[in-house]
Amino acid sequence: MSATTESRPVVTRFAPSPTGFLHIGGARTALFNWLYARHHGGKFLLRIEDTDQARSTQAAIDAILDGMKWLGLDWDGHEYYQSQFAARHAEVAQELLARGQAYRCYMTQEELAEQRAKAQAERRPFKVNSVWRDCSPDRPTPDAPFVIRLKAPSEGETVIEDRVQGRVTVQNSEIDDFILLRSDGTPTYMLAVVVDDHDMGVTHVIRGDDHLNNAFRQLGIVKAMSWPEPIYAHVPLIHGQDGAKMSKRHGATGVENYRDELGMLPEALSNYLLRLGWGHGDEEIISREDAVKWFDLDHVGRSPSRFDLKKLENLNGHYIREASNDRLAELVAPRLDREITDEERALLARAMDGLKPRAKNLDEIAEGAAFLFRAVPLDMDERAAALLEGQAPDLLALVHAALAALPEWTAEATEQAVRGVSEAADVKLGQVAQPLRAALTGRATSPGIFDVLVLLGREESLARLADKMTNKEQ
RNA sequence: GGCCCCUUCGUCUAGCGGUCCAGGACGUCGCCCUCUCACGGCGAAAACACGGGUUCGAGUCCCGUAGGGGUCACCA
Repeated sequence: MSATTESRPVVTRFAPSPTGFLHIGGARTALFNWLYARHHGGKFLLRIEDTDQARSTQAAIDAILDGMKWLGLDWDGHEYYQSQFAARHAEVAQELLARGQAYRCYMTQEELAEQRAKAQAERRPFKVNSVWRDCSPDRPTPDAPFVIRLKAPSEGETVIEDRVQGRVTVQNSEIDDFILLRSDGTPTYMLAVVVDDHDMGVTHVIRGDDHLNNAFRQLGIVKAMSWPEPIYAHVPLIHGQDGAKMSKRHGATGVENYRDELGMLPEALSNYLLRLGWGHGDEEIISREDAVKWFDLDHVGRSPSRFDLKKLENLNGHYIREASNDRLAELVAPRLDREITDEERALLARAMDGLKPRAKNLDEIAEGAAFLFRAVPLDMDERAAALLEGQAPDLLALVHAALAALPEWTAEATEQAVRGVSEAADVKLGQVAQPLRAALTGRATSPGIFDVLVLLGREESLARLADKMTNKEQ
């Protein structure tokens, strides 16, 4: 444990490579980093690892920034772009060379392939063995391309006191002389992260545990440069339902999928991600404020957890019920099958109290709200059509008459009228209410029917009713 | 395959040697509420991977086995 790092103010970072959208797993490590920094009153930095120019795209960068903003993960200062520090990375490689901690390696691809094949033939793990590592300084250097490799210690062991994984020890003989600077002079990821983390003053490296093995290599650079060691925390990855690392075949893997296709609220995804692999007693619904107050690395579990859409949906339903009607109307409007006017949007907001408790995502709200924006004659789904068979049209005629005679159009008044009809006809309320629901909404389920009546208004309600009832005049 | 890590209800987890015949949540199944579907309320079934130790005592500590995962590039 490095005392020097421990005593510095906390600086964490999220360092995604912009080769795609913001991955759900990335979002969680970003959240953990953000939470840790905020909890300790430190800084949370964002660094785009775009050194792989061929695979990095501006669209991906935008998607990542967008996703983080959506989740409310604000970073301190401007975002850093790793590609801009290439010169500095090369400089450090030179410094390592000067310190005798690295060496120029002129091995060719062929020689490398040869070693690799030999290792495979002898059924032993491959580890590069360069003649250039310990050659005398006066050995003639070929006029050929070379890479700079770290002169990794070959004896002893390296220990990392990981804040999540605990003490992890690896024999130095397992760590090879990996490349720092490629033959074209560009830095490898291994060099770049270490240099950037150091230069940015990062104290805590919180990332996916797929990087745990890399940490030992990276620590080699840190030590060779005599820099303070960062505190590592490798959090387990998120797995799919089958227990394997979350990937495309598991369906939605980008946070934008959850926002756009699945209609999730950011606070729901955030709450879910937080509880995935971390817990605080029996708390399930955790506000951002409490999350900042309670988050710690000690309670991050060490085993990978499986993604459970059902639980996310449940959480989403909870947050939908808590969200304001205006906000929901705003979010649902674009999901309707046609554009709506401002007036209709106000109607949508008014209907929200009845819609909210019936939905687990924004599309379900849109589906439930669809009846508000349809016109006579309404299309009936199968179950609604069934409700309009038999005596239903006759009962609806009675309902129509009772409602038309009403002096005021309120939920209480309409309820009284409809109950009156059911009593007069000596049938249960449901016998009347269900056909009424079908006639009014075209569906067999909807918000409370008297609320629907009020939402639609007298004129529209009566018109929809008239369309489905027995016409006594004929 | 080498190395590293992991293992409590189907899933996410609480548990940091005795208060655990293991608690909460999602999901599932009942019941209640009820104009439908939800919401809400009440209740049920459901787990310490296995085997050895250590200890007066182990879900909690150690070792092994099995299973799972991660990683082994001039990608990040």
